Amino acid sequence: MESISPPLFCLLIKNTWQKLSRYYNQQLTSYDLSVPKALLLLEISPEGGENPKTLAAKLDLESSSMTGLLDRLEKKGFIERRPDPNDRRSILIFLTPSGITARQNIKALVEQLDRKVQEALPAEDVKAFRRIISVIGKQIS
Amino acid sequence: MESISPPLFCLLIKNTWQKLSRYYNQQLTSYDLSVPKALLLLEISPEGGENPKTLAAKLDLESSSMTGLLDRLEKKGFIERRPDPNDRRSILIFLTPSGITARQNIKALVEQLDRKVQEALPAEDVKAFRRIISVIGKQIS
DNA sequence: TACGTATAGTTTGTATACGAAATAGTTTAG
DNA sequence: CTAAACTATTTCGTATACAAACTATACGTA
Repeated sequence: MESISPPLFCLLIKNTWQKLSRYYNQQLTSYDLSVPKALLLLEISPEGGENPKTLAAKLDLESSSMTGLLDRLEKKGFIERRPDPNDRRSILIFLTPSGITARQNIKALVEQLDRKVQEALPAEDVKAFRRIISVIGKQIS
Repeated sequence: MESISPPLFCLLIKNTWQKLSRYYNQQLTSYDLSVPKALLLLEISPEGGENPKTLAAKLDLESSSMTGLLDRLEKKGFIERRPDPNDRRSILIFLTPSGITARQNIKALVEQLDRKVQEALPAEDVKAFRRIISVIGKQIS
C-alpha cells in the first residue's frame, strides 16, 4: 500500500478551510458579499482612516492582494479611498453609509455562524483548537 | 469597542491554512511544485488509471478545478491523460516516469513536513485537533 | 430503437491570492 | 541639498477555485 494514513495534517486543514469557506460564502450571498470581503469589512472601523497596508497586515495578506479586494468593495459602494493628507503615497479607507450598514449586518451574521460552529463542540475542544492553531502558527513562521 | 474578540474561528482557520500553505509551497519550489499539485500527485497511484472525477472527489474539488490542475501537471510532464477504453466521455490519468519519481520525492517531503508540525504538538492535541476538524466538517456539510 | 435525460470533461468568466516589477512619494546620509 | 535608499500602492502575470454553460457520450425507457 502506497496510500497515506492517517490523512496529512495539511490536507485536513485545507479541506476544512475549503468547506468552511463554501459554507460562509453561501450564507453571505444575500448580502452580496464573500468571506474575504466580509472579513475585510469587519476590520475597517466605522470611523475608518486605516490604510491598505495596515488592513492587509490585520488579515495577513499581501498589499497586492488588498488592491483587488478594495477595488471590488469600492465597486459595490461599501468603501471609498481618500488621499492621506499626511503622506501622498498613501490612501485612507472609509466605509460608506451603505458599508456601515453592511458591516453591522455581516458582523451579526458571521458571529452567529461562528457561534453555531463552536456550539457544536465541547468547550474543552474549542480551547484546545485555539491552542493548537497558535502552536502551528508559531512553528511555521 | 466594535472589535471582535476572541478572533473568529473562521479567521483562525483561514489564516492557519494560508500560513501552512505558504510554508509548504516554499519547500516544494525545489520540486517545481505547489501544494495543490503535490496533493494531487499523491492521490494518483503509481499504477494510475483514475479518472478526473474520482481524483476531484478525493481532494474535495470541483471537476472544473481539476481540469486546470491536470493541465499544469501535464505541461510539467508529471502526468498524462489517456482515453478510457470503456467510456469515451472519460479519460484516465497516469503518472509519467518523471511523475513517479516526483511523487516519491514529494511524498517523503510532505510527510516529513507534516511530522515536523505534529511533533511540535502534544500527542493529545493532535488527537483533539483531528476530532475537532471532523466535527466541524460534519457540522457544516 | 429513438428520445429524453444523465454524466464526464472542458471552457469561460470571475474572485482570490501571490510575487515581481513599476510608479510615485518620502526619508536619510553625506 | 541632493543622491540613494526606502515605502505605499498599483499593475501584471500566474495559480488556484468556483459556477454556469457547452460538448460529446452513455443510458433508461417507452
